[in-house]
Amino acid sequence: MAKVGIKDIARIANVSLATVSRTLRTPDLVQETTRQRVLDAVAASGYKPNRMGMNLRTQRTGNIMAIIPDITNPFNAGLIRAIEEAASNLGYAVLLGDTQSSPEREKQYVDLVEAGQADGMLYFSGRNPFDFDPEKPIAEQIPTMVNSNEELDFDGIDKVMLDNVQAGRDAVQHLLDLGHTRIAAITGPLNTQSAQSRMQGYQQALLDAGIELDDKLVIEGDYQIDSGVEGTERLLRLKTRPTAIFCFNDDMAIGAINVLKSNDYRVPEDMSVLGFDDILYSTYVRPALTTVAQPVEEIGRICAEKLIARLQGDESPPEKTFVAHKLIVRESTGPAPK
Amino acid sequence: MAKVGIKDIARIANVSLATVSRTLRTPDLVQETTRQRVLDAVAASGYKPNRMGMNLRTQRTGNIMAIIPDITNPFNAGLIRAIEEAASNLGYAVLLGDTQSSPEREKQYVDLVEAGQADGMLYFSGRNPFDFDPEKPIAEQIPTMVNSNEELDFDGIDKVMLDNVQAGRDAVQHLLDLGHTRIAAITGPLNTQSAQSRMQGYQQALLDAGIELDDKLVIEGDYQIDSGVEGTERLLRLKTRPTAIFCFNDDMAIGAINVLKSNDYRVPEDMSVLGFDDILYSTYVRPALTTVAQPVEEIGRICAEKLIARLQGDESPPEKTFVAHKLIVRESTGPAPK
DNA sequence: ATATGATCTGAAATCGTTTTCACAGTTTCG
DNA sequence: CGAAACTGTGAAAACGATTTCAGATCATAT
Repeated sequence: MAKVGIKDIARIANVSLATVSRTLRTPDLVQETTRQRVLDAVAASGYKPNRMGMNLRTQRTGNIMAIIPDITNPFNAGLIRAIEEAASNLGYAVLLGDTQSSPEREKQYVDLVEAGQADGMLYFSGRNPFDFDPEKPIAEQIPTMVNSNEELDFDGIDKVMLDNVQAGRDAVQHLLDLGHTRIAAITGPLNTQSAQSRMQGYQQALLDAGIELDDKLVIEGDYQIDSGVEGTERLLRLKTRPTAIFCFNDDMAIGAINVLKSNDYRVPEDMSVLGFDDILYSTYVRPALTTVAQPVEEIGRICAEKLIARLQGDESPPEKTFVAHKLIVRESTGPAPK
Repeated sequence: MAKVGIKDIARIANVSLATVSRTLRTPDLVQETTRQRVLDAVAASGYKPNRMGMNLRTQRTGNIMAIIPDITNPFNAGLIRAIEEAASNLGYAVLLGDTQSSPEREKQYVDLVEAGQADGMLYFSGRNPFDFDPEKPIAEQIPTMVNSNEELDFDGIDKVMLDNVQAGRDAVQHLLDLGHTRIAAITGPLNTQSAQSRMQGYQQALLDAGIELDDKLVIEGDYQIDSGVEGTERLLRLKTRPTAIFCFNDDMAIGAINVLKSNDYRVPEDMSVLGFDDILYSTYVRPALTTVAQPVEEIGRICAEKLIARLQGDESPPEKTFVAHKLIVRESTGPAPK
């Protein structure tokens, strides 16, 4: 492409570089007639200010980095869509850091932000990629960021979180209300805060109902469909089986239902299945999934807007925003069998 | 963050800026002892070269832009994942341009590339966002790009495409082989090249089998689950109903199966349903979806690798790469009912 | 001993903008 | 009427790196 730069415009419009820049950035500062001359030249030549020069001079890129474990997970995809929507409205573009949960990739993308390839980042992992000095103020040692989904173990940054303990309780309570007493859980990775919290809620609800905890009913999954499949197969081999399975996300619940049907179980008559996230497909699976909905659009929007507000000078103290979950009862849960 | 720049390193290591830069970029050019001194200073201070300065000087950003209609579509999400994987391996980061099929947003992201915010782009839409002079060589008028999914109506750029006509034929032929003669289609938007081509394949297969085309059996969808739902409802209201539905993507097929089950149709005994894409969920839907698989990983990888090769100086003539589709027969299709 | 070449390094130019500073001309106001 | 304030503009500095060019040093060949 034949590149036309600010110099060319200046020459054509017979003004200085400064005036061209001002016409584009702060039109008020330049006289009507001059401005028009510049604008004509810009229009005629199709000039677009070069972002690299602009970025360097202004010390901002207009990019935000979203660091996320796996974009093929529909929940994450929804998140990214909401983020990109909000960012786009505010004039920012989204750099995608899909890490496949690899700590190295997480670090690599954080490095990129620290090198100034993006102005700030949204961090959807619980692993701390920094080694900062806890004595000194954190804000001066790390890039501007918002943390969500998995909670980092330090304060001083904005966070957007779900009350996973309560969500876990609510899910299990729904099953208890239906008369279930042997309730299994297929969890997320237990080294994550979200899975731990949901687990905690699961245990609290059972204990409150006077039900003894049973290790065998808890199976660690990894949020992939396959681990829902394997977990359910293991549960079906137990001597005393559960009557309900609480899966820590919808994908695993879909895997669970699949196995159950293959083994001629009716859902929910013979076994109830409860999911988490409320992804689009949970409505279209048969039976439609009872699930704990996360407000994915809201989470994505708040994350992006909060980060960008910070980038634009918001200096209010970092805050932890809670978003509300909601139990959506559909067809995959029902009364406990006799 | 207390920023440490190349100047600081130079001062600490007692060398010039040039030597610091050389140590990092072309270590061979600097003497072992000096190099070590610089590296020590870098390690001690945690220096990361600033990308904005670097980008401006080298006239490259290390970003590629992926312009795609909707990241929440699982096929697109898979594509993006493959792209980001390949790009990351080659030292590039992915800027995500989710356009929600809006021409304005497409243009906006293309503008960003033209302004140098990314080095090149992957363009998964069929709408031409440029107005170039067809007389002059195209390569000089548009950014480096690879086009896929929907084909642009001009040559001179790399393309990665599926043979959608043949894929449509193969899908319909499978249904014909099962004895179906009244075969409906729920298409994608008919102003897209992919939907048109699949449609063409659909028609050819029917005509070759001596079956008359019936307008009422063709319903235009938009690749969303809901349009599969609505389309199927319309088909069920017909006086003479089809015995099979060819949906132009899996999401619509999932919607179709849903409606059919709600209306007490058995799939495939009463009605066969055929999808397109082979998304992850097509295995887990009941009945599991017969579908035309696109090699999504391969498409994403090829697109990214081709683009980056171009950016790194590959000057071979632009080429159109075809990738192979494959009919995957699962449970949602069966012999035509009597 | 001198020319030639190879190796290493630093000073300065450069990438394309934005922004500061200075200045000239004009208006406002006491 | 003169000082002060304001308006509009351009020259030059700045952002933070890479790279060109030239010079210094040292080894090698003649």
